[in-house]
Amino acid sequence: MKPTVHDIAREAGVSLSTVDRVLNGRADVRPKNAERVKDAVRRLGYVRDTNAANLARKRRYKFVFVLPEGPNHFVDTVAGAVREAAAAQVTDRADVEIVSVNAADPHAVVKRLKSLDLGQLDGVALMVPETPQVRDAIAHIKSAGAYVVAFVSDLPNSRCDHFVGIDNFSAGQTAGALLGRFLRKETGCILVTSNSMVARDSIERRYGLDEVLLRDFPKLRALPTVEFHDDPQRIRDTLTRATATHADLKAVYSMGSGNATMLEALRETAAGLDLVVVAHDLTPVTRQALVNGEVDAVIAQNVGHLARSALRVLRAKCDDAGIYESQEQIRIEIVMRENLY
Amino acid sequence: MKPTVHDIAREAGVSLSTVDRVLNGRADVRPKNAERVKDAVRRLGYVRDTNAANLARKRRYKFVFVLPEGPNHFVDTVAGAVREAAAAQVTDRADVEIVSVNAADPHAVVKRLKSLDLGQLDGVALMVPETPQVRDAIAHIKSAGAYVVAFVSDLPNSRCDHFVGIDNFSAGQTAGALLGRFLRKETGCILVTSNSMVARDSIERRYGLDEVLLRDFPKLRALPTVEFHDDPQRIRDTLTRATATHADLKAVYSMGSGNATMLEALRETAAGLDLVVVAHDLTPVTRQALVNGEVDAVIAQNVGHLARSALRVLRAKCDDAGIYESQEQIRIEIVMRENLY
DNA sequence: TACATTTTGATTGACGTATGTCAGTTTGGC
DNA sequence: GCCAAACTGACATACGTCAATCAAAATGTA
Repeated sequence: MKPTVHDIAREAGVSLSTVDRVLNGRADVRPKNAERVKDAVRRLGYVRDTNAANLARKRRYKFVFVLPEGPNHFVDTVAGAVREAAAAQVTDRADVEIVSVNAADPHAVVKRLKSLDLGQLDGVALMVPETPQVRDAIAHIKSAGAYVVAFVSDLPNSRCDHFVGIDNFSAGQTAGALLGRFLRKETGCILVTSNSMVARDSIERRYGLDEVLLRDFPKLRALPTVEFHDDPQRIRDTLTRATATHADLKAVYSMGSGNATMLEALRETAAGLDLVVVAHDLTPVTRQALVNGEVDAVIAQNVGHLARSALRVLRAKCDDAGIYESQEQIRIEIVMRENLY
Repeated sequence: MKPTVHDIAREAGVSLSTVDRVLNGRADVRPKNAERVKDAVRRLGYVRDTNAANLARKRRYKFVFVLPEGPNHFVDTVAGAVREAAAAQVTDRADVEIVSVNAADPHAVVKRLKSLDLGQLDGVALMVPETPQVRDAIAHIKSAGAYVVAFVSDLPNSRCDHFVGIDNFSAGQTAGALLGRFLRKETGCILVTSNSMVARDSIERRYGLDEVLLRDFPKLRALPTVEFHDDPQRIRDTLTRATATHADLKAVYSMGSGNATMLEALRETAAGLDLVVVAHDLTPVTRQALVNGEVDAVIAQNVGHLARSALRVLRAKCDDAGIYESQEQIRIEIVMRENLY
């Protein structure tokens, strides 16, 4: 039988009230008694029954996910995963709200963050670029007693409680290693595309790519990153030029967001070229491309895992419970047609 | 506010007792009233608070994991993951016991299964080969009211409640696809090793491999599977012979269990050969081999996920709750040095 | 109609914890 | 040694559900 507060009280020779005061960090307990209670807890190996505690407190957790708005396949799949994870949690006393913000506009982001009802907010998961204003807003939320986790994109300079996401440098390395192995013994160059390099994610991936190519696959050369800012024509032109200029073009690495545009351009301009294609993020678009054989491999993160992990971490923080690191480690997944799920 | 049984009683115009009787499927409720209760549940969107319910019935779940005994790196990592997942669950009213059996001896397995105290057992996760005797034992456990999930290895002919693990055919396909892409444009043959082909897992992986190679990579030829039954000399001989006989040997595919032996032999006999090596199962051995560059990729399943998934599924069955398929889907992971975790 | 049977409702006490009240006991300062 | 302040304990109520009891009501049967 697991010990209860009653057992602790008996063991420590104090009353239930005192045990309660110690356990919940309330005032008015003499240090000596507090010590005896803590001792008893340790001796009996007491762990608070969080479920019973939540029941007694009528506690419900309120969490908010702040996601970028606007049409984006990857964000859509993330949002879907969050909704699903949230649905699974309503039985478990947690209410989750998703708010969309124009992530490109720091002012709008901050405005939305400020408008959150901090009074009854337990935690926030933030998927927005880091700016000084955002950093301040996070500090403000935290000072109100809510927990903040960086979600998908890290916010290294803000004092978040946790980061739920992958290491994009390693992701870039993984892409590099895949390309290198897929092009074993071949010499040539790799076209690298991104919708925008302002996102730190893309920059980190690029670094990872370069590092691995330079070190392990010197026969491969990655061209400068082409940013196409949602402009289909731009990527089409670039591809056409690249195939013309670089006779030894062997592969394309699409660093995420804008895969659809990139693939379309690829279909039009490089149909017969037998290029190795590696892309980021598993979305309906890349999924289809994998099935069609247009993409050889996708570097992905499990969006369901992302969402659930963020929720688990926020809860653990609220309950002041420990985190199981190994469970919260988000994997850099390599998805090919054969292990597509 | 979430509705409670009280709300249901009021809405349905019956007493709490009646609601309780309906909710818990007890007898003595007139169909008409049962209907009214169910209607009210539907209208108010009531979902039972499992935690409060478990609290009230002092319920603790008792689960047993049956794992193969004997020295095996993969089973060790699985056992470790189960222990860790179990530790996380003690707070959550579940007790988990791990029992080891000599999986190769059906008689011993059955004997151990029969010795389980079915009276206070809620569920079993079984990682053993399927035999007619095992099938009967499973039926017996199920008839006692406990749930059974096949763990890691499927038991397709036993009427288990669930299978927690990967599709080994797809895993073999994935290996084939990796090998094919790593050996793009090359012609040659692949050495396939397994500790033993009696395990259905290896057979399925082999089928998957062959299918992909035949269809997508006809220039690659997989040699007949070499089984080495824990005999280091055997694999060493085979490798030596293979390198001598097949000048075009390009790759090795180790289908799991016995990676250490295989790698050692590889180190001794094929040091300078620049072979592509793909292995199964992430263990200390393969992990080290990835870091060393001796293995190019490992096909893995996340053992932590396996363990937690099995526990979640068993609980869901006990609570008669739904399963979130997407969460329980075990991924076929591709691990390289760069995305090693 | 009388009686047996089946359903129903009201009530109560758990489960492990939280929280509040209030009277009672220590303690520390002087 | 006194008094206020700091601490403590006993008790009650609650959270949402389960399980049991018993009386009351509805229904079926003869």
